[in-house]
Amino acid sequence: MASPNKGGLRTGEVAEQAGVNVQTLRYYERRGLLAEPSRSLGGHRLYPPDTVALLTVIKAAQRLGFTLDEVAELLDTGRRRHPAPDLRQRAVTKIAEIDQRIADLTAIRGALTEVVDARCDSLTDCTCTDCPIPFLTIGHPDGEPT
Amino acid sequence: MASPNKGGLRTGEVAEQAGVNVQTLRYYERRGLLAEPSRSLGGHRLYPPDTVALLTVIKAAQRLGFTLDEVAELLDTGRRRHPAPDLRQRAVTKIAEIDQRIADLTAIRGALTEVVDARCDSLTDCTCTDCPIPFLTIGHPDGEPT
DNA sequence: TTGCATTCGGTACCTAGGTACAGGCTTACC
DNA sequence: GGTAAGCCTGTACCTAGGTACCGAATGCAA
Repeated sequence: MASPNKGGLRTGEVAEQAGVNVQTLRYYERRGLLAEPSRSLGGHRLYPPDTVALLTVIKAAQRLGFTLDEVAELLDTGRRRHPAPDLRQRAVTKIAEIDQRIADLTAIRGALTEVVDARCDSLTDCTCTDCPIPFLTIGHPDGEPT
Repeated sequence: MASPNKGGLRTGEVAEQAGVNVQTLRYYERRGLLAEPSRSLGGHRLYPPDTVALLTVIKAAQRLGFTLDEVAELLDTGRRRHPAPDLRQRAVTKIAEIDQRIADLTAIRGALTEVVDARCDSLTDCTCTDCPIPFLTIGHPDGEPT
């Protein structure tokens, strides 16, 4: 047999196949995303082969905008075999969060466009007529500009 | 008058009027956004009165999506009285960055919608037909939200 | 002059998601 | 059995934009 594979994959093998850093595996273990794997007699980690697939899932969830804490929770409720319309519900919530972020970015984009259109030439001493910079109150801060 | 105001504003006064933390003033000084102010005989900072306006400008630029490093540069080139169509150019560049982020978020949103529409019920063992989760390859290493 | 509020400098800590050592042990191959 | 590669734990560091805490010194009004 070319691959010994007795008892599981070593950290380097998992890391390479999943396309992540070796350190990341231990980090995920600390964060509770990966269960503690079994060990060789000398203490080296031996991962079950489906760990690579699990890492792929984790990366996919991250790309969907879930934080590692959220991914850990999703994996956990999945493992517990809850009735769990959980993933769907969380996806819906996440979509709302993304919509909000897009709205924020769109507002910022609008303000930047004003700056460009007005031909602003300085943050502090802009000479353009009707300079929009003093009226930038996009986000939370209190309402009225001076 | 209640405020002596001889020589400038104290850190607490500037912080309160600008709506920022006192520590933030020292942080901005370290970062080069605020010039080192003069000092009292005992070493307390005494800011020129326009510091409050400058902080307002900094906060506005941040709301436009500029990092503190970028704001520092913009202020610096402004101070040097360069010909500087600089602000406009940077605003145009920033708009392109924002458009890219919106595009990323839109792609993520689409993928999440697929997950919802397919009625996925688990990250690892989804039972829905034609589950989209295994095909999530939105953006390889990039595509960060937040 | 007393007494309290404020500020000083320096340092450590926070979130999020990792990455990079250092020094020592284990495993694999020949 | 020798040797090189890989792995172990623990700790520190990275980005960005701040915030918090400390003991000591200063500012200001009564």
